[in-house]
Amino acid sequence: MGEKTAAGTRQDILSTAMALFTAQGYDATSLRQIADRLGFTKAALYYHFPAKEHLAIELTRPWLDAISNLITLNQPDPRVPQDERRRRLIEDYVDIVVAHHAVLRFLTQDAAAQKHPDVGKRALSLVIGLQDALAGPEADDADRIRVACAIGAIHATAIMDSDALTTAQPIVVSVALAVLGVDAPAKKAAQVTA
Amino acid sequence: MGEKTAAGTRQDILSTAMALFTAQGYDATSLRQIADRLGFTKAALYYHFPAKEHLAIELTRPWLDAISNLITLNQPDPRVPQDERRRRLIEDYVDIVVAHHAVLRFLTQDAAAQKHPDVGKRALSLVIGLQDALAGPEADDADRIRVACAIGAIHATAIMDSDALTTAQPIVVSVALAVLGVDAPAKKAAQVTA
DNA sequence: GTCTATAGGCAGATAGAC
DNA sequence: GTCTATCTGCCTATAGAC
Repeated sequence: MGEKTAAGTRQDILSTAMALFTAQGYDATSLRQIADRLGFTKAALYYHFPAKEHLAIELTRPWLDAISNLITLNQPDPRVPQDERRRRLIEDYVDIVVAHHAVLRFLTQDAAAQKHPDVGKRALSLVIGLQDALAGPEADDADRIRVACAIGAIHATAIMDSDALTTAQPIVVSVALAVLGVDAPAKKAAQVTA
Repeated sequence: MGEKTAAGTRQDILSTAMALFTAQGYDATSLRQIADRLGFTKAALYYHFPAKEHLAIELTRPWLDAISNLITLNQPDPRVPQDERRRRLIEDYVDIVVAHHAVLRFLTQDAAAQKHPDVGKRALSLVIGLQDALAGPEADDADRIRVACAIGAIHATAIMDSDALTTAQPIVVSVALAVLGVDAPAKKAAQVTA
């Protein structure tokens, strides 16, 4: 355990980078700014990360992996009813969005990150995969539009204050399910129609 | 009418800039790229616009003015019922979003533009104003979260293909109204519950 | 692991010729 | 209205000392 510095600064760099990326955007944030805030020079950053883009890749990977996981675990399956699968997808996806809302904020508002193959392009294909999983195999155009609206509603949580999220989470779930026309389990029905 | 070049190139510059800004982001787009695509040099751009940021300002102004207008025209008013006011706000806002969806796409995905006082900051305060107008004076936290979800659902249309928009528009309106709990006028009720 | 120094490039913006 | 030429500044990234 003599390596407390090594792993420590690496994490410091990542969280400082995240703070600046979300506040100013990826392009607008220079390595000098990150280094300055940490108290050393930008050259030192290159000891920990081979290039600037690796910061974005590392920062977004956990979130992207979580979505990827969610989709593979909830493929259409004749043994589970559609609505149950959809409800799981929505509930778990809102969990993921709340847990990683800083990442989502950074990703959705940053055109530079969206262009990167390992970041934005992957995020795009994953969200499309999620939409397909939610829409199911026999959806028509209108269904797919409603799915897009539901995901849009969920993504709106990303720009909320962090401390409003615990209040918002169950409401967002109920809204998304209502948009998709998935019946809430009996005891929660009151929330939707209230 | 000997000035066909003057007004013409100005518009050419704006539409080229919009295309590149939405595709790559504001920061990532250089004046050289814009000039190259138009067949002249970046110095020539400075004859038409005093600085790069004026491109973003000009491009977003019509959309921002439209929202500003919408809000002032639909302030809470004892003479009109809440739900009617809300329905007008939603219907007209979706109209605006569809009409200016390229601008919305550019704005929501570009951190650099969001930082600019005359662009992103103004957009933010306008959207907050729209949320307040939609929530009404006696809304609680849950109401405000639902409003945020409704707006998120509407903004999701910005990333759709342009040719899907005419199909999407009425569906998006009905989704947003349903999220807010505004009853659709009788003949449209079927769409929401379908 | 962090430093200084620097290479090499491209950005936004200006001056002045045509 | 568009050009060439140039200024100034900051960026990413690398090399090599400590």
